[in-house]
Amino acid sequence: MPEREQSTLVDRVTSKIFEMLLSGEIPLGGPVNEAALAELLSVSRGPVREAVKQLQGRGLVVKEPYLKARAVALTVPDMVEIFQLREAVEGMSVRLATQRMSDAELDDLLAAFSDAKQRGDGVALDVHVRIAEGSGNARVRALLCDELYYLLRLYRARSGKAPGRREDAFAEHWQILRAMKARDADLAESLMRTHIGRATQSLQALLETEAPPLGGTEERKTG
Amino acid sequence: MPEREQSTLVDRVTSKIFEMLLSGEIPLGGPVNEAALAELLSVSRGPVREAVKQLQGRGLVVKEPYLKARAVALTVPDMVEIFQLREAVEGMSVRLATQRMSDAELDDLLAAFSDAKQRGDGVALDVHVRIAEGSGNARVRALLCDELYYLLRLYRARSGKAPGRREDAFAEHWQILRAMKARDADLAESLMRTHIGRATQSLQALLETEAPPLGGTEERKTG
DNA sequence: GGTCGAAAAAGTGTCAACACTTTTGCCGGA
DNA sequence: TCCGGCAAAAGTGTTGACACTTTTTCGACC
Repeated sequence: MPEREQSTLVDRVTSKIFEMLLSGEIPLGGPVNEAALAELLSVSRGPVREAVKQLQGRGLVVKEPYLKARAVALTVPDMVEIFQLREAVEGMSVRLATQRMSDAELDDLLAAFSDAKQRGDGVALDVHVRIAEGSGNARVRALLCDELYYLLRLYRARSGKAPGRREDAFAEHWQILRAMKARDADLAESLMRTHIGRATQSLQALLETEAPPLGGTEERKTG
Repeated sequence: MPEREQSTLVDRVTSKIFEMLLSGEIPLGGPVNEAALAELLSVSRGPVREAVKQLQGRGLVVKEPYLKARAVALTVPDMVEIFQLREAVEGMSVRLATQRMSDAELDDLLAAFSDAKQRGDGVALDVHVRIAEGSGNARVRALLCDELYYLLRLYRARSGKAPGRREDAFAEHWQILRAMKARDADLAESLMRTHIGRATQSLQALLETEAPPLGGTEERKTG
């Protein structure tokens, strides 16, 4: 459960609350009660407050002064916004990575991808992470891997594995990697944007068919 | 000094610390001492802690557990990273705005821009804000206007007005607005990216000539 | 004189209590 | 019966004190 030994209580509390969001223990759009969480986790309200503030910074919790904090609703329009942002930033990420990764790093990435392809492993997201790390731009990496990533995980955990277009994704990733290997930054960026744009479109299609958002079961006490 | 009556103490403290960063009272790369700030501002350490955490979320302060927090160094390479991110996100911003803003809104924006041009007013940044608001994407707007904006302000305040290419900026903004009016999203995005890419290039040029970063004067007590 | 180690100092992390704000529910009046 | 206002309850905001970690300093030993 603890991803690795986290030194400070705040980090542990943050992880725990995030898990509660993933599992649905705190319903999407539901209230996030500091006191109840503090008692549940056997800690004071201070660390809970900071953890909530941190989650607020990541966009997982919304709140205004003196009003109850609420978990993000994560409606389909929300996800469309996030995917539009990802389209732009992942495009820049792969552009920079294409220019800055060494041949050795690229070969390594291609090999790892081939292996994963063999095993049928779901490391699709890892490709995006590796590219972001290869971009050499710490802010781009942090945005994609530390902020939007959490929202994606939450959405996928609660929406029932979302698109499920595994086959397409593999092919598209492969094309992107080939463009990187060919040092064609424009092509790589274009392919990446198309890749993510496809997911955006299937979301928007979902938006028109499925009116009811995926949301939590109901207004429920957090404790 | 208070932008507007802020209800909660944490917000006021956050603003105050940000001003201290802008003015240089807290040197870039210098230590951010919770206790000293608390005494200086006549508040408890709790609000200061949360304010620092918030600034940390905005990338203005870096810190790891039990170690002194430090103001961001804001080296030229840092700014290059930020501009690369901005290039991608502002591009998406103007693309979405071109698709979603109404004719009336666009005319309004064009008129406001013309007026500002007459007065020779430095509302250049406001164009970016208006476009981000017109994008209809709350996350894009928040990233550009609430997060990167603070870093830009800080950099401009401490680096001596940065590029100073006022003439070029006006012309480039005008071109962008014309593309928007023509509903040419591809052109608008392309122009915006070139516009920001120019600033990035002048930063990178600076990087090669000016080795010493702009940094703070020296390690100094915050109180 | 230099270096390793322990104690003190500085600074961050956590806690429990108190103050303020918002919401909820009740009561009286129209 | 419905509306407005008042009081209790719930929940957030703030505080000062205590615990833990890191850094610095001082002294003993080599």
